[in-house]
Amino acid sequence: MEDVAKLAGVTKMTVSRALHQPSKVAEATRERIEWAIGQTGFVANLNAGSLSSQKTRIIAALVPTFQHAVFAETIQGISDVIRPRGFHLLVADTQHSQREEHDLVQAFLARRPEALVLTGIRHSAATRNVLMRARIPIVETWETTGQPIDMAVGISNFDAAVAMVRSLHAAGYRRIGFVNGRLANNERVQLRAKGYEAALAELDMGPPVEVVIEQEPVRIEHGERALAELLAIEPGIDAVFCANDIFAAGVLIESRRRSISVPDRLGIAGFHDLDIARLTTPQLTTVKVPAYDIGRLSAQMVVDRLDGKPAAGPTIELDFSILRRGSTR
Amino acid sequence: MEDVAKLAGVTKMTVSRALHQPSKVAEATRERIEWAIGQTGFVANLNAGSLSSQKTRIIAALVPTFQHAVFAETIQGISDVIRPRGFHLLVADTQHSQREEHDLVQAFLARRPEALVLTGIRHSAATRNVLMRARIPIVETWETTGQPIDMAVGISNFDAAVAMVRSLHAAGYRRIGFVNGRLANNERVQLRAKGYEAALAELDMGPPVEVVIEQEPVRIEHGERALAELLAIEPGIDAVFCANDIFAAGVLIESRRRSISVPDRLGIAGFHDLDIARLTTPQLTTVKVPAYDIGRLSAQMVVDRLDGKPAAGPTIELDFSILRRGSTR
DNA sequence: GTGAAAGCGCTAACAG
DNA sequence: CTGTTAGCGCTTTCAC
Repeated sequence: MEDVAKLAGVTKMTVSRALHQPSKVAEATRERIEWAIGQTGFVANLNAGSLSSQKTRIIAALVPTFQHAVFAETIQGISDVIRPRGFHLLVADTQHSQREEHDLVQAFLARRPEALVLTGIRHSAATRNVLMRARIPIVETWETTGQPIDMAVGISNFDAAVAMVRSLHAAGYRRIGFVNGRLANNERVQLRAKGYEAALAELDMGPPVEVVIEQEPVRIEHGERALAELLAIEPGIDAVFCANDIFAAGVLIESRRRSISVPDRLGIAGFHDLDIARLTTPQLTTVKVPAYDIGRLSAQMVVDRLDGKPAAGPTIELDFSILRRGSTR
Repeated sequence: MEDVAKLAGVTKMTVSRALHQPSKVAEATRERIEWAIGQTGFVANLNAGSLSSQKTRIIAALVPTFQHAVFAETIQGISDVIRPRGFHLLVADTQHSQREEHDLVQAFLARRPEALVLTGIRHSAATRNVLMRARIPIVETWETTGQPIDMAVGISNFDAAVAMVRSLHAAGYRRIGFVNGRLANNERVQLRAKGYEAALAELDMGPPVEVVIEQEPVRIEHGERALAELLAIEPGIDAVFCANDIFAAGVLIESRRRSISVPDRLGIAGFHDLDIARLTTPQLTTVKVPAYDIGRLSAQMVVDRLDGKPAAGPTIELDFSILRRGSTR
C-alpha cells in the first residue's frame, strides 16, 4: 500500500480512504490512486485491515456434511444473503461428530468470524461453553426444539414426523414402520423417531416398528434392506415412513421386487423432498423442509444483528409441509 | 495472550511456542500455560498470527453453485484433504458468472489464501491476469482441455461426450439428439456439445439435433420439454444424450407419457451419475465423473506444492466411465 | 481533504 | 528453554 501511496503522491491513509470511503477523497486524488493501484497490481491485505479494525467480514458455518443436498441448499441460502454485504464464508463439515464440531468451533473462533452458523441445537457442553463466551451472533439451524445458545432457525422435526404419521393414518394406514438413519449426534433424526413414536401412541397404532441404518453415507440399497428387516419384524405393516427420501426410494424398489403394490398394500413416505422424490414411480409422499430458507433467514438474522437492527426473534420456526403423492393413498 | 502469559509467569513468546511448538517448551511451563489458557478462556487470534507469519492456513475455493451435487462432492474432497492439515476453507459460488468469478477471486486474494481452487479452465482475461500475479498454487478443476494457469485436475468433457456417442452408436442407435444446459460461461457443457458433434461427424450420423435449455437451475420439467422440442426438430431420433442426468430423467418421463418405449424405440443417456440415475425405471445410462476425486486430488496437489514436494504434474486427467444401464440397449 | 503517530495481536529472528 | 526487539499491513484517532 505504501508503494501505491508513493506512486500517487499521497500517504497510505489516503489510499485506505480511497478504498473504503471514496467520498472523503478528492476526485483527482482518487483517480491518481486508482491509476497507481492498476500500475502496481495492488491487492489490499484484508487480514491486516481486520486486525486493525477488529472487523473480519467473515461468517463461519458448520454443516454435518457437504454431500447432502439439503445442507448444500442451506449454505446457498447463507451465501446469497452475506455475499452482497461483503462477508466471506468459512465452512467445514463436522461429519456428525461432536468432537469435530468442538474442534472446528474452536478453530473457527480463532479466525474471529463476526458470526457463526451451526447445524442442530445439541452440542457438547464444552462447545456450548466456548460459544457462550464468544460474544458474536450464533445461529443454530434446522431444529428448534430446545434452548438455543443465541438464535435458532429451523423446523420441529418432531412435529414434522407426527404430522406425517397422522397423514398416513388419515389415509387409512394402520401399521406403520419407521426407517431411520444413524442416530448418534443427529438430533434431527432422533426427534423424527420420537415424533413417530408419539404419534403412534396418540393414534393407538400399536408398538413402534423401527429399523435404524447405521451406515453412512445414506444409500438407496440401505432402504431396500430396511424393508426386508421391517417385514421380518412385523409382516403386518401397511406403511413405511423413512427419515429420508433415499431410504424411501429403496423401500419402493424392494416393494416392487417383492410385488408388493404401492400405495395399496404398502404406503411409503420419505423426508426432505429431494429431487428423487418426484422421480420415482409412483412419486414419493414426503416432508418438505425449507432448507434454503433456513440458510437465508439464518444469515438474515446475523446481518440484522450486526447492523444493530431489532431481532426477528431468538427462534424462527419455519413451516414444513407434507407433500402427498403417489406412494401413499 | 498477554494475560495468559502473565498468569503463567512467562512472556507471550513462550505462550506462542507452547501453542505451536510444544516440544520446545518445558513440561512444567507448558502445563502452567495450559492452565492459564483454561482460566482465561483465551482463543488465539489467527489473523494476527497470519499477519506476522505470512501464512494464513486458508485455502479458497470457487464453485459455480452449491446446489449441484457434483460440486458439493468436490468440496467434500477438498475439505477431507485440507482439514487434517489445519487449513480452513473459504468458499463462494460464482453463479456461472465470469464477472462474479473475477470479483470473488479479487476479494479472496485479499484474504491471502495459500492456494486457490477454481472450477473450469476458462476465465476472463482480467481474472487470469490477477491469478498469474498471485504467486500461490492455483488449481483449475473439472476440465483439462486448455492451458491451465498453474495446475488442473479433471476430465475431458469433450472425450466423455465422444465416448458416450460412440457407445450409443455401438448399441445400434443411429439418430442421436442432444440436450444441453445453458452454455454461457460453462465450458464443460460447451465441450460436451462439441464432443457430441465431433462424434456424430466421425460416425457419419448426420447433422446434430440439439436443444439448449437456458433456464437455471436445471429441472426435470426442462428435460420433459426438451424431448418434445427434439422430436419437433427431428421426429426420427432414436436416442437422446443429455448433458446431465436431470434432463435425462425428464426425457424418460416424457417418453413414458408418449408411450415411446425405452430403450427400444428410444435410448436415453445422461451425465454425472447422480443418485437419480439409479432410481428411474429403467435406470439411466450415464457418464460417471469422479467429482470427489477431483476435489481430493486438487487439494492434494495444493498441499504437496505448499510442502515443497514434487508436483504430480501440471495437469491430472482423470478417467470418466460410461455406465451402461437400462435406458439404453 | 490529507497526514502523522500509534497500535491491532501475534511471530520471526536473534540473543542468552 | 526463554526472553527481547522489531515489525507484519493495515486502520484508528487526532491533527491540521
